[in-house]
Parts: sequence; C-alpha cells; structure tokens
Amino acid sequence: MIYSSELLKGTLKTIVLKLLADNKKMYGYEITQRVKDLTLDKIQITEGALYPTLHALESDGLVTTETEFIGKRVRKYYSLSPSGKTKTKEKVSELTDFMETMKFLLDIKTKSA
Amino acid sequence: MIYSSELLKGTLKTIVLKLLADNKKMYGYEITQRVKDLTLDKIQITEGALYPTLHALESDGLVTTETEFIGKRVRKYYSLSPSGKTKTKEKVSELTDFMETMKFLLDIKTKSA
DNA sequence: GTCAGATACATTAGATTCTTATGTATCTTT
DNA sequence: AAAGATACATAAGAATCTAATGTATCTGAC
Repeated sequence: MIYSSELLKGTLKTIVLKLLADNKKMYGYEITQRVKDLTLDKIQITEGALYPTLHALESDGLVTTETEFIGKRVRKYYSLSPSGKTKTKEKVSELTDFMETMKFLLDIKTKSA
Repeated sequence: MIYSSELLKGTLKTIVLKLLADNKKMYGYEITQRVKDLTLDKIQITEGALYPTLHALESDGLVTTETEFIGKRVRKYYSLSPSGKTKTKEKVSELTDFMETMKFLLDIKTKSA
C-alpha cells in the first residue's frame, strides 16, 4: 500500500529533520531512498517536494550545506545547525504527541455525551 | 499545546468520517466541539475547514444530510451512506498504518547502512 | 559502444487543503 | 441590551504537495 498523498503533508519537514539528526549529514537523493527503504516503499518522497523543503530549511537557518564532487557530479550534503537540532526535538515531540491524540480519536467506539 | 496547523492536513476527512461512524448522525458545529472536547483543545477544527469538507463528502456520496429546525435555527445533520461506511474503514486503517510507519521512522536512532 | 536505468541536482504549473476573515441569523445568559 | 454561544456559509490567500519537465553524469547489460 502506498499512502494517499495528503497524509504526508505536514510531516515531511519533520521526517527530514529527524533523518538528519540520526545521520549527521545526508544529501537529497539519499533521503528519498532512505525513506523508501525504511518504509518498505510505503512513503515515497518526490523530488519536487523534497528539494523545496530542503531549501526552506536552509533559508530558515535550520540546516547547513556542503557540496562534494563525486566524479563530475555534484552532491549537496545537509547537516543540522544548532537551531535545527532544537527544532527537530520540538517537531518530533509535537508529531509524536499528535499521533497519540489521533490514535485516541480513531479508537473511540462509544457515543460520549 | 495546540498543534501546528499543517499536521491536521490530510487527517480532517478521516476524523469526520470516523466521528460519524461512531455517532450515527452529527451536525457541523457539534463535530467541531466534539473534537475540541475529546482532544482537550489540542485539535481545533475551524468552520472554514469543516464546512467545505462536509460538502465535499456529500458531493462524493459518502454522507447524506437531513435538516432539522431548532426553534427558528436550522441544523444540518450528516450521516454516513453505505459507501461512506466502507470509505471510513479504508481511511481509518490507512491512517493507522501511516502512523505506525511514522512512529517507526521517528524512533530510529542508528545509522542503518 | 550504446542504451536503459539509476544517480543527482533543480524548477514550475496546477491541485489540494487549510487559515483567516467575513457574513448572516438566532439563542441564552447576565 | 449586550456579549457570547450556537449554527450555517463563502472567499481570498497561504502553504504544501504532485506531476511534469529539464539538465547532466554514472553504471551495467547486451
């Protein structure tokens, strides 16, 4: 099953930040593949969604970049800045909390008055 | 804590469908208050988001409506249609599955190669 | 050696889905 | 009588994604 696309909305930034927190530095394409692998193809981050998100994180000062050449091809690595690390903790705990709330909502069976 | 608004995106339709599945029939304002109560004010559904969603569910044939008068004020009740009940199960299980996947992603600590 | 598919960056038009603001009207409580 | 709650609705704008497109390089199979 591939999730209907609207579910990803609002979680992409958090996913990217969390991956960077766990892996020190990653490049864009690597992020798409890592998420694809970790989720058994259930979540596919498209490049059209990812690159603008990475650029936004950069312009917000949450990540820093360094460019590396692999042969003639460029590879752009992203790392968390100090404020990015703080932000990551906030976003991850907010999303975790949100999911607990949602799980509660979706488990209710009775008509509470 | 009130969740940052983007988290709700993609989940509103599922929340509404699930509430209707549990409560047979509900009206719009009631839905906003129920969600507010059940989530201890963490999730606030705005009317600008809710009413268009309800109208979309109706035009997709997932819900039916009946109008009732409370004094001179109109109240519009929504109920799941048969296809709405099927859709609700799909959406709830999809969202549950998605949250499991997200929880897994957010729990990873190691650099898996 | 060439061709397909993978790697790797990026942008853009359009769709979707929300927020914020606004509008109308009635009911309730102080 | 006024404020706040109840109850519907729409619309402009923001945010965030998809799908399409573009460029270029590398790798493996044939």
